[in-house]
Amino acid sequence: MYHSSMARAATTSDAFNAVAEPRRRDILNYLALQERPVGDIVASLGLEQPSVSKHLRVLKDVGLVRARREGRHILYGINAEAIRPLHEWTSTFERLWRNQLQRVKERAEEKMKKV
Amino acid sequence: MYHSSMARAATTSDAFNAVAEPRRRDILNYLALQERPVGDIVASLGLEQPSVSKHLRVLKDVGLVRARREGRHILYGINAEAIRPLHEWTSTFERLWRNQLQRVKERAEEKMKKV
DNA sequence: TTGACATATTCCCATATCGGAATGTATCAT
DNA sequence: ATGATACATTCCGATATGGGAATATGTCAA
Repeated sequence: MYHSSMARAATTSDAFNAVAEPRRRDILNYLALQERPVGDIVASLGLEQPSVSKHLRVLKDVGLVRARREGRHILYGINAEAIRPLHEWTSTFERLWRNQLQRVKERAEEKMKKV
Repeated sequence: MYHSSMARAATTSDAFNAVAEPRRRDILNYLALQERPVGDIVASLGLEQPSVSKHLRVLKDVGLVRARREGRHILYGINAEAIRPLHEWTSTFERLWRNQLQRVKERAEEKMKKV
């Protein structure tokens, strides 16, 4: 890149950015059930067709979905492997929220004793 | 909102958007170890102070971090609870990548038998 | 070939974004 | 009060974004 400043990491750069968009999460949720043609997504989510195509393009570029042609239709399906990095990153904080919940629980039990 | 089109969901809208920015993930990773003042983050991650303050602002607005004043310092710590929704959303796909891996494994074993 | 259908791409616009620079604000020590 | 320290905020510019509308591409059927 030749530019001294960048506005924001491109949405196409990685899975984290791709799933930041709610509609794209909706699409992934929908595709999680089953492989589907674009038209089904359009109908089910009530979005414009070009909008869906553009979101699918982003998801495909970061590897979150795979596409294959089937006659006149193009079937999109999830590539779940690409979601793992997100899962694993969030997992590194699991210990923390368990501790925090544990502390809340302990404090509650302390109060019960005092009563 | 009065506008017919929006460019993109605001970064401050939810945790998904907040963690889409790599530097904010860096900050969260750093704070996961221990509560820290802003200056430590600046020094450790090699970012400009205003930049760090702005990222912290975003993280605080979506509840990913908590701040408390300690003399001249402001200590920032993680609020791990706010990461759970991300973890849980990614978990809904766990079954899928396990299946996909299983299929890969099975295919590999098939090939071994044929040799 | 000519449509009809399914999907992708392009163009335009309003707006959100980040970084840098400058400035504001709060707290403590003297 | 003054200055030093630690952060936060504001303003700016370059750029990325998503939606809408229009258009292009690709596939099948007659």
